[in-house]
Amino acid sequence: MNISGYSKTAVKILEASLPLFAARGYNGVAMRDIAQTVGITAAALYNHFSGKETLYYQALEYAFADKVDSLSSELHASPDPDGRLRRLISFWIEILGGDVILRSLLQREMSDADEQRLRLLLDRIFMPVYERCKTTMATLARGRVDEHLLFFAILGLVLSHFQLTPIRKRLPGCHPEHEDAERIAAHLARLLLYGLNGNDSGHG
Amino acid sequence: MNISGYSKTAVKILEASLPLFAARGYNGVAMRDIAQTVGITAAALYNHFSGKETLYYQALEYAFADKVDSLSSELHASPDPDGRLRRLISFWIEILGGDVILRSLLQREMSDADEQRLRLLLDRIFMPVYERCKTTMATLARGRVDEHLLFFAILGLVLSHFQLTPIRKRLPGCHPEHEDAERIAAHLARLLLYGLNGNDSGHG
DNA sequence: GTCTATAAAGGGATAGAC
DNA sequence: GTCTATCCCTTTATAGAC
Repeated sequence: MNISGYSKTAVKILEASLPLFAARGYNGVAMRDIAQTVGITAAALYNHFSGKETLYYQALEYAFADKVDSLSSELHASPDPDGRLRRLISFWIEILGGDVILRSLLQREMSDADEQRLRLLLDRIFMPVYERCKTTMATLARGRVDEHLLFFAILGLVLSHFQLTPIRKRLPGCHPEHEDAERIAAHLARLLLYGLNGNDSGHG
Repeated sequence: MNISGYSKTAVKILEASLPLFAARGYNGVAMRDIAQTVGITAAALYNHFSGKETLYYQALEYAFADKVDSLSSELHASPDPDGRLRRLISFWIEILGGDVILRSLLQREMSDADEQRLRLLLDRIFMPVYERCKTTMATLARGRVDEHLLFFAILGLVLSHFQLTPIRKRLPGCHPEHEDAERIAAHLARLLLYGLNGNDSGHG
C-alpha cells in the first residue's frame, strides 16, 4: 500500500493496462493481455480488481489524477492577458501533446460518452482548468466573443492539432517544425490574438 | 446490383452496420448485432461479405463515398477570401456537424491509426478538400501564418467543437445557441479573421 | 440466399491447491 | 497472492439442408 491506496502490484497492473487501453480501447484489450504485460496470470488480476470494468475505470482515475493540478496553478503567472493566453496554450500542449496515452484515452472517452466516465474527465481535467482561467477568458473575450466558446476554441485548437497529426503528416505541406511545441504554441497564439486580418507587427 | 456494385441486401447490411460501428466501435459490434438489425442471421452476412474486417472496411468506404465531392465544389463560390473562409467553415460544419455517424467513425479511425483506413480517410475526405482550398489558404495566410497549419486550424476548430460537445455541455456557461450551425460558423469566422485583439467593427 | 447446427477460438470470471 | 484448471458464455466463421 502506497499513498494512492494501491498495492505495488495493483499499481503495476494499472500502469500496464493504460497503454493497452489507450491503443486498442476497452473491448480490444483482454484481461489476459494485461496480465501477460504485468507478468502474472489473468486470475491473479482478480485479487486486485473486482473485474475488467472497475479495472478500466480505476485505470482512468489513475491516469487522470493530478495531471492538471500541478500545472494549472501557474496559469496566472503572466500579468497581461496575452501572456496568460500563451500560458494556457502551452499548458494544453504540455498536457495533451506530451502524453499520447492520456490523449488517446481522452479521445476514446469522448467517443464512448459513458456518463460516469465523462464525469471523471470533467472533475479531473476540464473543470479545474476551466475554473482557473474563467477570469482570463473574460478578459480576453472583452465581450466580443463568447467566453465559453473561447475556452473550447483554445482547447480544441491544441487538441485537434495532435489528434489530426496522422492526417496532417500525410498531406502535402507538412513540415517537421509543425511538431515542435514552441512553434505550435506561437502559431496558435498569433492566430487567436490577431487573426488572419489582424496586425501583429512588433509582436512576432 | 445497383450502381455502387452492391446488392440490395448488401446495402442494407452496410447501412445497418454503420450506426453500430459508430456508436460502439469495431470490437463492440458483433456480426450477430448487425444481422439482427438487418433481420437475417449472422451466417447470411457471409453471403455478402467475406468477414467482419472487410465488412467494416467496406462500410467505411460506403460511408465516406461522395460525402465531400458534392459540397466541396462550391468552396470557391465567394469572390473575396473572407467569404471563402466562411464557406469553408460552413462546409466543415455541414460535413462534420450534420452527420454524427460520420463524425464518430472519423474519430475512431483517428484513434486506431490503421494505415489502410487512414488512407481511405485521406483519399475520400481530407485530400479532396485540401486540394480545393489550397489557393484560398494561401490567400488567407498572406505569408503570415503557415498555410498547412491554417487548414488544420480551421478543420480542428470545427471538429473539436462537435467532439467536445459532451464536455462543453457539462461546463458552466453553456448555451443552446452554441449548438446552432450558423452561430458557430459566425463565431469561428470572427475568431479566425480578426482574433481577440483585432478590430472587426462593421463586420459583425 | 437464408436457415440451423456446429466447429473453433477467445474472453471474463471462479475454485481450489500451494 | 499466484498458480493451474476449468466453467461458461460470446464470437467469428463454416457446412450443409432447404
